[in-house]
Amino acid sequence: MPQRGNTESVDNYLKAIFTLGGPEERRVASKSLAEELGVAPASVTNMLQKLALAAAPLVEYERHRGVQLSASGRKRALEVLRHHRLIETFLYEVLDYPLDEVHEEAERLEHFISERFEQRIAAKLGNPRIDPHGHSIPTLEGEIPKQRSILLSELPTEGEFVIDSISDRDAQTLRMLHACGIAPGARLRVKKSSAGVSYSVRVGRASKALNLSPEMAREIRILPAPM
Amino acid sequence: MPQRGNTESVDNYLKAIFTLGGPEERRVASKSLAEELGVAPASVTNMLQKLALAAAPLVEYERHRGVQLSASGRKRALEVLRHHRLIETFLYEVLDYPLDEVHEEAERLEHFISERFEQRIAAKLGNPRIDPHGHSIPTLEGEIPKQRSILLSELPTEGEFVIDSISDRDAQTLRMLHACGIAPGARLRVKKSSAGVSYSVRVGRASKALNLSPEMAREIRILPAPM
DNA sequence: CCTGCATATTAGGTTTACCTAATTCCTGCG
DNA sequence: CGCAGGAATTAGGTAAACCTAATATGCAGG
Repeated sequence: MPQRGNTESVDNYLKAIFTLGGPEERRVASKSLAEELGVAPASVTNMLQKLALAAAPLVEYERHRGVQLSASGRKRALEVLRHHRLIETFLYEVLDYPLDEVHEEAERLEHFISERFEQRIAAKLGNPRIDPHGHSIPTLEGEIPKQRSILLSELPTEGEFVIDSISDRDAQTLRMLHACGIAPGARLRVKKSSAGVSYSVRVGRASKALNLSPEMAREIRILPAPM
Repeated sequence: MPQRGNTESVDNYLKAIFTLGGPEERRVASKSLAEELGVAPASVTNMLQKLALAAAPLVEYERHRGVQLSASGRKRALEVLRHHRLIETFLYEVLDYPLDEVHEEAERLEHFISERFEQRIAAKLGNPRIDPHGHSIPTLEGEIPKQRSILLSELPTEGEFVIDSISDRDAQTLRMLHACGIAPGARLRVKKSSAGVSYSVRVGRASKALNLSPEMAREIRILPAPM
């Protein structure tokens, strides 16, 4: 029974719409929401109708044309995202969790902590802006800096980069990346390999390059290396 | 969606049966459960039937004769109680919560933390045995020392005592007691006052005695003062 | 011993968030 | 332009955990 009258389920829909909509906040299709949330498409339609018809609608929804967050929906999505990322940071920094376990715990707890809890862990951590995966933490006011980084998988040119962030979705992947030294802040020298589908990357001042599959490359965001 | 297949609701029933059954684990009536949980008696009957008829029953239940926890029900109740008290301790010690706010937050979070979270906060706190209200924290194995303390309201003789614990039920009461210096470990000199219904207590080496209502006295557990 | 009352249980209904199956909508291709 | 196929929606159903109202139980006192 999450705070603010939203159920856990509603919060998850809002978060999914926010992340799938991307920075441009484009409309999101039912089908992709269904996949993201692991529910049947019919369940999505139902929920969206409910959210759109509420007294203070959290989404804008038109049949057959997808959904978008309303201002208040967006606000709530960012609150939940803030919770998520603060909790991840807290688990990592204060409770010494391994990095690949923070996501699952945060995914559960984000719905149930109070304002006070949020405020206290933020204070304890010195109001961090970035979580341990390299993701920006929305402010209390619901602001989040625009993404500047690009997916490694959408690399326009070969060259030298710095890792901005890594996805926290999959613990397995996270362990692999960790084992390769791939973490936010690490320097990368990237070439497209043979068939042009996978990547040859040299991490930091490592002597040998390693090969990254396109799937892996989709989990990594990079920025041009400074200087 | 709490761990171990139990729902939040089930955990709350188990906890309530445990606390209402007292140390002797006597059978608990539906009505008192209904009051404790704030639900209708009919809801209690339903739930108890469900719990008793499960493949691995969490309670022993006979129509019209109340319930008792089964071995596994008791085990789960103690796990939840351990969560609750560890979380309270953690909020108080690590996150600097005011004492009167820890209960409410713990009441929610106790259902959602993982084994790992439990283990990490316990380690961080040095595996405490006692929470900030003076209550014993069940061990990982599901053991809890037998209560030796008595309710101040059931005081057999006047005299000198040490406060064992105070109830965490009501934040308001907790603030009052705190303001009077009534906290676990404090020394008390107790007399029954005038009509024999309320209590005159002198806290520590305070010069003036204060008057405690019978309601207040029911929130305080005491032990004979050493020496 | 039997009745009255509190307690407990049954019956039937609600809400939330799912599901499957059936139907409708839209769009892009031939 | 018309229709095939995928996407979306509707229809109808389930499981939890509640509720209220109606009924049954059992015990305590007259």
